[in-house]
Amino acid sequence: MNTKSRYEELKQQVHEHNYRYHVLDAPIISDLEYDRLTNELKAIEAEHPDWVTPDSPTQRAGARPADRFEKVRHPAPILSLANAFGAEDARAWFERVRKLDDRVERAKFVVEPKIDGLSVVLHYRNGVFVQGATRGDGEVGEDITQNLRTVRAIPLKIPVSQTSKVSVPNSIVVRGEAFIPNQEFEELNQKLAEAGEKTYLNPRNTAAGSLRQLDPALTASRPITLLVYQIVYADGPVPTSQWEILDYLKSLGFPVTDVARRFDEIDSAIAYTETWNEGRDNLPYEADGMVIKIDDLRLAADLGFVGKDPRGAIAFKFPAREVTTSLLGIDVEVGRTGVLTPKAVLEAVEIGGVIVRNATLHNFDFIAEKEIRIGDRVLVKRAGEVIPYIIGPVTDARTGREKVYTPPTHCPACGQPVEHFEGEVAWYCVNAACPAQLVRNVEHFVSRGAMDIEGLGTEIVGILVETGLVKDVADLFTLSVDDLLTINEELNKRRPQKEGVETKKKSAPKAPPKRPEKLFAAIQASKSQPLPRLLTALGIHGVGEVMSRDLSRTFADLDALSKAGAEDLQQIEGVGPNIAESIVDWFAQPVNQKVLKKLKAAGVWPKGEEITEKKEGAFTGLTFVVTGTLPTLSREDAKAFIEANGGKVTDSVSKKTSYLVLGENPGSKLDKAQSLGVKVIGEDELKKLAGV
DNA sequence: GATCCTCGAGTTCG
DNA sequence: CTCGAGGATC
Repeated sequence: MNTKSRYEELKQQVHEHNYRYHVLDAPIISDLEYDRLTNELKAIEAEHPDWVTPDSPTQRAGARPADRFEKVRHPAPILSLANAFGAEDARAWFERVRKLDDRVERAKFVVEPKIDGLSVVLHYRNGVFVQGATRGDGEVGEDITQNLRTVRAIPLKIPVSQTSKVSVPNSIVVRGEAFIPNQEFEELNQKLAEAGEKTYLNPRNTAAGSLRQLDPALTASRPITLLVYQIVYADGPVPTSQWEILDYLKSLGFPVTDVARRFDEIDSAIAYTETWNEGRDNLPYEADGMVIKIDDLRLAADLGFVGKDPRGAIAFKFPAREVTTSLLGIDVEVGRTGVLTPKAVLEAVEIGGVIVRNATLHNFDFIAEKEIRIGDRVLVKRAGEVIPYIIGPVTDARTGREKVYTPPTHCPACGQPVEHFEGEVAWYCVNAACPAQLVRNVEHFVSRGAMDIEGLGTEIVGILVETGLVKDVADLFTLSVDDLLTINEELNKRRPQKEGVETKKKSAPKAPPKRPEKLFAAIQASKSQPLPRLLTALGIHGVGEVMSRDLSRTFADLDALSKAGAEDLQQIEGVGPNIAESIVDWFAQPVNQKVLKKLKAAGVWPKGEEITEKKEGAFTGLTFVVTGTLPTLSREDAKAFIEANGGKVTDSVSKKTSYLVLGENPGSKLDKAQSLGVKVIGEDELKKLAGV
């Protein structure tokens, strides 16, 4: 065989293996063999540079950095779609188009995922990839051919397989979505973090940014892939139904989604989109919705446009989980330990069905590290679908008017200078009399995990502190019903009755008169809370729920604990020099000694638990983590159930975790368990394991 | 001395 | 849920 025909053969082989690996995800040769083939190819090309054509697999990377991107006019407008939010909207769309054309009545629908990536337009002439462009404004995009060449999933030559009998138009232009799959994104960020480099915000921005790099070498290093779904232009015959188009594109060797389905009626199509709304985490990429298209493309075209949106398809949007909004300002909150926590004040925005106005910024270093400035557009996500947090600023949206944030030098509540301890991130207000800290302290004292006094929220506690009725947590127990009556008066003062409100249904509702009695009873009842709860409630730095329980096993009451030295304390597992010192310090403070005295006088002085033998059971020696909402057990019940069977419950997944008990709407714990190979079970399996 | 694990603390909205 | 930090472990 002569070199030239060997060269052509090699080119074809490398293309095919590439396609099998990146598009079909089903390689038939090892990476090593693949490398051998490409090396042989490169060797021939080195000897015969004149043979090299742009469709050679070696030409994916290696192009020179560009100065700028040329503008490209698309052969036909690259359209956007009207949105539907929910099934109602989608059905309304169907009704509208059905009235316009009764053929819609019998129409079929194709449902495809709407991937959150970058829309690209790929040009092929005589089967060779000659140009790739961004969508731009839909009319004119940017030429990013060199960057797209580095994307392995894009065939440089079609049809990819020589055995394919499909006819290819001389000129064909297809549209697809370029993106980075979630897992690859995580891995990329992990690698960047390990190398000490800045990590990316999300897959979408990373894919878009990487494809708009002037240096193709950088694009090549990013795990970008794509899925193709539309023929924008062809100078030969192509299918006229969307379903067949997907099939046709696949036969040419393009990567095509395997999530698409065709339905005979709109209701099934909508039902299918909804299953993906719930199961969107199972998609390997970020999707912001599903697209419902009328399968018959001629009918779709006949329906025309509303403004710029074609009537023949609609984007069924999932509720956003990640949005950008403006950072209006940064407030500073004082915690019960005196820690100052910055809080982002955001322009109100809807994320996953709720309006978010605030988000924590964790600490001041976080703001500096992420280079967050006031006035920035910021990317906000709801962690575990609940708590919003800021991922980072969208630096591309900067106008130059953003202000760099300077952390406060004085406590926003009491005005005392703030302090910072060596080796710690947090800044503290160290004023023992800081009113903000007292309020937080009392709130913590009465909270569910501590003394569990119902009816005492932020507002009521604030009133008690401000009116001077409560100067420390022990004062709660000497409050009389009359004292508590003043709360109602204060509340009425603060909430003057609204004027102009219609009052025909009921007379203006007053604060329920029962409140003082109820509160009084709740406070009295809490006096008999066991020692671990009281200990937790005191809020000693480093002593929480778990530590309190462990301490209560050794020390009979607060007297015993207050007499313990640092040495004694360190005998307890989990107590080291720092926590021991923190406990000794707390008991040494005159303010706290006074509180203890008052508590004792009020009869709040529980004795430690009897030292109970650790229960033996089916779960002895096993560690469990619970995530999400379980079908019947509450989080507390599940914990009690596991402990009753001799098992241990912790909050974070690690290698030592025996089982992750999975409920509805799990968070990142599931990902972690999977990556560590921790066994995942449901509530029913948990019960089965216990032998119930 | 480095790494892993666990605990504590603060957190949003309805 | 996320992050920081103390403690345990190798």
